[in-house]
Amino acid sequence: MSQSDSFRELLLLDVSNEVKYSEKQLKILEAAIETFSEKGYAATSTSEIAKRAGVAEGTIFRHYHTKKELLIAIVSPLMTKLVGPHMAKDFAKNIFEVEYKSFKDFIRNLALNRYEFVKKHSLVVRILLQEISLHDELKEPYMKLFQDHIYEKFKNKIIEFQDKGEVVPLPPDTIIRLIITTIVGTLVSMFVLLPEKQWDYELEMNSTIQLLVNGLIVK
Amino acid sequence: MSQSDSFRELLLLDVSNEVKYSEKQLKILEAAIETFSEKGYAATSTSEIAKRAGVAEGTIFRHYHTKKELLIAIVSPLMTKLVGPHMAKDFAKNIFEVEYKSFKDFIRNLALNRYEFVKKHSLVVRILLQEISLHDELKEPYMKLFQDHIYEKFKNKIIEFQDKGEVVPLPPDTIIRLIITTIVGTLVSMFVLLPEKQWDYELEMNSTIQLLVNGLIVK
Amino acid sequence: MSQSDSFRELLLLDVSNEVKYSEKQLKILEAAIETFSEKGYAATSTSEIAKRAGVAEGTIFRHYHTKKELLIAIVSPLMTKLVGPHMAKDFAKNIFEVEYKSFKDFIRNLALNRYEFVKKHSLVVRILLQEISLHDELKEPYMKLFQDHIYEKFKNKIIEFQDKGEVVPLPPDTIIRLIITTIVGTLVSMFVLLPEKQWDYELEMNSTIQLLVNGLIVK
Amino acid sequence: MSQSDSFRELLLLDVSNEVKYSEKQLKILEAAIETFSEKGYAATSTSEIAKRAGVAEGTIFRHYHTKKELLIAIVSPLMTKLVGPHMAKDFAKNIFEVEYKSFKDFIRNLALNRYEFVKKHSLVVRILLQEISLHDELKEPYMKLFQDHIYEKFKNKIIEFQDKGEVVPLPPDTIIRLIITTIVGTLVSMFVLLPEKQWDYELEMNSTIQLLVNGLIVK
DNA sequence: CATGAATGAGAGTTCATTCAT
DNA sequence: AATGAATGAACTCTCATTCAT
Repeated sequence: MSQSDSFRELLLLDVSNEVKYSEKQLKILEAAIETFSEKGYAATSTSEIAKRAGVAEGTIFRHYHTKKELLIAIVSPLMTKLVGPHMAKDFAKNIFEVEYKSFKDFIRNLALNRYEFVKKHSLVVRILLQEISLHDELKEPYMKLFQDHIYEKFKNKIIEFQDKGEVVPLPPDTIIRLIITTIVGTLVSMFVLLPEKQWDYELEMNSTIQLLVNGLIVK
Repeated sequence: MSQSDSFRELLLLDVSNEVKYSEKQLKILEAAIETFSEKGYAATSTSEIAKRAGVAEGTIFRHYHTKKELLIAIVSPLMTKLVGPHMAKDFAKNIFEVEYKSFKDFIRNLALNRYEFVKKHSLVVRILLQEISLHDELKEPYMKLFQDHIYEKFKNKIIEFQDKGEVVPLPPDTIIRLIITTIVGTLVSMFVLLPEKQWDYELEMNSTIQLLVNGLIVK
Repeated sequence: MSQSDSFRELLLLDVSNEVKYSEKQLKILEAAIETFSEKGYAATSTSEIAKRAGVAEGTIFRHYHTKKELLIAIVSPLMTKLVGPHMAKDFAKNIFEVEYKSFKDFIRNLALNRYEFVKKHSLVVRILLQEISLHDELKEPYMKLFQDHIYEKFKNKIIEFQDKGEVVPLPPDTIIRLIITTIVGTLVSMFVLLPEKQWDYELEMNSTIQLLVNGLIVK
Repeated sequence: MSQSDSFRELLLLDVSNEVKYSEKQLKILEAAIETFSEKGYAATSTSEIAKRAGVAEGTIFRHYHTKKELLIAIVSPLMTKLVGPHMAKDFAKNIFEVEYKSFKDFIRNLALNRYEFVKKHSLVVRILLQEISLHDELKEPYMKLFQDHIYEKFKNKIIEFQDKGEVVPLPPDTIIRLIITTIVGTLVSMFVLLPEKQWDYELEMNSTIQLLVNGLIVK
């Protein structure tokens, strides 16, 4: 599946078919994703996006009043995928509201779920990573979303495993940070920093899971 | 020690006193570091740097012919610190050409060495991370430097520990990637992504080391 | 009577019911009058007019091929009111083809007639004043209309009063200019420049008439 | 004296030689005055001004951050001429703080002073008249300046003449309005609306003065 | 008739870079 | 060496106008 297809899918899921995107609008979004991800938001000109999308420059601004609005339109669907209010496939529900046989099961599910996600949306993820710390308009909603919908559930899961004596008695915050750091670091390495390298995805994911499990369970 | 002081130190070490930096030049570099790290390279204007540095716009271009040269001047000293040809404090020599009692010792040294480094140069590290994937002029020398001076030594160390039966028999490349991913992920979280958070640095570093050691040694 | 109503009346008189204006067309004209008069012709965008009128942008151009045509459509009815070929209420006939008992009567009629007119159509008058010196398409017909239909009659009236020894023996052109200047200046002050001021219209008009009469009659 | 010379003089008087204008800056101001006065502020493009001034478009924005700032820079010196705090030639002092033998003397001085002024600065006056009601940034300071520095003195003069039984007992505000309306109307007719007409300036000014004097004195 | 998406020329403005002083 | 005025290309964004629906 191409990146373009993946973004179209992202949009469709996002809005539960409530919003219609015209073909031109999709062309603009796709062109913007490609260019932002190659050169960065600030170094990309709207005229280049227009050229790539095969539309007039004015057309971009008919749909997205400013260049920044275009950036937000690209990056926002990621958020909905994480915590879509009425979405069957939403991440928070699928990962944290499930019973696991073991900590290993939990880590494996989490890691593989994120693996699929980043693999599918690597260009948009790349843009998000590049720009999130430069634009408060992006940073704040993501922080809030993490705090409100993910952090608490994540923490409870960790405490649950600690109570069962399965996981080491480090502060849950630290454990969460280690898990995220390790998984995200792996995915970013493979799909964002060195996407052209011939990775053995299965090996890398399994090793990462193994590191986390062996590193965090009580032996 | 302030970030500015740290950069001055970085420069002095870098050049082994071979190049003289005028006070204006340092002002420019400091202003550029602050602004690049806040807003990103592309979104920073040379006029803003000039204003912050308290110099005329033309002065910047007397020292650095282009804006990109200024970026490179900021980021390059990091490289020399990694593998300075005649430098006592060079990272490669200090970390990889040393005998360790145990894998844990090795990881601890590596992690703490990088901790000190990133803590001291967090602004420049931030700039490097933001820009490296957008500019081939930055990416290539870093890749080459890693390949030529660090990778081989790192790999040998890992194989050494594997031969002793201390480390799990995963491919050395994967182990290297896991170590780097985990340590860099931790440091980036603390100093680049969420620098304003009240981190317990000691706790985070020790936990990270513990994760890597428990996760990678043969039990 | 609102300004919008006044424009509708202006149109109806104008065309002697020969042209039909659709409701949309009237909405467009009203919106254009308001916006042109607030922000000036050049600073008003057709999209803003469309929004105010509650019609699509394209609809404006179906009725008025260009933005300038819209301006002319707004301002032209004023002209017909001045010298409508078959119009009972036309200004030229009503004011200059009438016998007056005295110069004072003449000035009073002239001033009050213009007072009613400007009061009723102040927005359109404002637009005309703003734009007339910037667009030759507006300036020329007005100059010609004044020359052809008003100037000669006005001059004859003045000479008539001078011959009777009632009015000072200044050149008729100068007297015409003084009368127009004074009346128009007064009306513009009250309705165009400072419309929000609480004017005592009767006082101002009477004083203006008094100034002109005392200033121009032979004592 | 050309309009350009007149504006240069305006600037020099304005600032009491405290501010230096570069040759390019003057070229820009002159080009802007010509173009604004011909086509109006909104219909004038900065690129056209640059072309006329023989400078690069960027140069305009080095001196005046926005197009509106350029408009204000053109129109502001007029204000200083009216009420320059330390200026020998300031209008308010010269006209209203002087003893007059008669009302006629006062009106003559006032009219001729304004005549010289508008004649010299007709282009800038034209711009001011065109734009003042469209931009609050212009309107407010002028209203305030009139209120604070001119209105009170003007009113006292009128009351003085009324107390002497020389001037008709209309409300002073109305008399002020009639005087301004008549003089400004005359000057605007001659220099702004129909500058190309072959006016007999002396005749027109004398007639205007005569109208005001005969119209307002007690016989 | 009415619509509003699409256009592309041109608007105001910013910018990295040059160069006379 | 340092300055900062000047440049003109490129930028984001707006606009009057067109046209398929």
